[in-house]
Amino acid sequence: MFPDYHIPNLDIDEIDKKILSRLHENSRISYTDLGKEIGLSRVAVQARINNLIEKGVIEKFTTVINPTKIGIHVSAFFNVEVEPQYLEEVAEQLAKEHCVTSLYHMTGPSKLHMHGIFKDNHEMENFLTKKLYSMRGVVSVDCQILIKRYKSRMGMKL
Amino acid sequence: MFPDYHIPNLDIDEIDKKILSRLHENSRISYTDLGKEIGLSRVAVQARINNLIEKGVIEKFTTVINPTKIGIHVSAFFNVEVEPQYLEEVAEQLAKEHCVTSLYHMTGPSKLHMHGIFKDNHEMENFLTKKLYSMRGVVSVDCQILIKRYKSRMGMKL
DNA sequence: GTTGAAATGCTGTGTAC
DNA sequence: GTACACAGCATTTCAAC
Repeated sequence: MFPDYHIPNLDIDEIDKKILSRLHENSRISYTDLGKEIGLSRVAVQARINNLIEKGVIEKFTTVINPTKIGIHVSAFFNVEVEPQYLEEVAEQLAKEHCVTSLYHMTGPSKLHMHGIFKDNHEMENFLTKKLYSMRGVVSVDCQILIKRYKSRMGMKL
Repeated sequence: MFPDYHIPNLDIDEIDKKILSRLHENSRISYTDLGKEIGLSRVAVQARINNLIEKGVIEKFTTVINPTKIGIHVSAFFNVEVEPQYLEEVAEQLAKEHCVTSLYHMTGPSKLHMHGIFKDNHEMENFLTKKLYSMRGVVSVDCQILIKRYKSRMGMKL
């Protein structure tokens, strides 16, 4: 995985990892409490977090929302095969779509791997026929629909 | 997508959606500021957020961490074909693994779709040979390695 | 839903060690 | 890194509307 790739500064120590791990579990914890938990002063915690944000280690504080509870009942993965010269163009167009929640360039025959969320099958079908199939360079699309979620990016170990 | 599926209470109104959208962008925003932004009192914002947590709409406040900056340089998707009677067993074992960040039961020939993160190829190989390949019921595994991340669950529209 | 008020706690900044 | 202090906010919980 190479988002803005560079030789990593491994000036991330065990204390930083504890902070990241805790923020990953609960991003709304206060600096004060976090400091107490890991045995560090509030000011030091603050300084470290600001530093981690500055260095791009922390990208965002966000919220996990249960899709079904907001009316999203269809979720699918797509493998999209694209002619190489159109790959960037297609990727940029797809990244703009709200229904596309993640998009990656992969090894293998289908170069783009995409995750999409939709209210229902009709909305997904619309997306496929009106958007995806008409993009220049798209050669083939295969679609696998999600039946059950066992795990989604919880409990990442640091 | 059917995590703890039920008929959705669509008692989620436009104000709730604004709150969710804002929390999705930044989970560390204060109730006070959020209230100002959407024109609602701090007390009301708080009450709504607590309600959304209670109803399971909000699952978690979390932090997005840049993988390469914490030494994770290999990320891959796996399609795992499993004998039907072992599906649950394999899924439960896999879900426990720290390197598995997401795991879904899908339609299609490979019933499990998994995303994993690893320090390097060696760590991934270890996971495959020592863990995955030796699980009872696993019939085949295909692995696609991530080259570039275009988008990852940012800007979900509500 | 609102506002206001009081107690408590948190943040940001600065100082000194 | 720590500790302390201070001002300004934020949160929690009331009560009253």
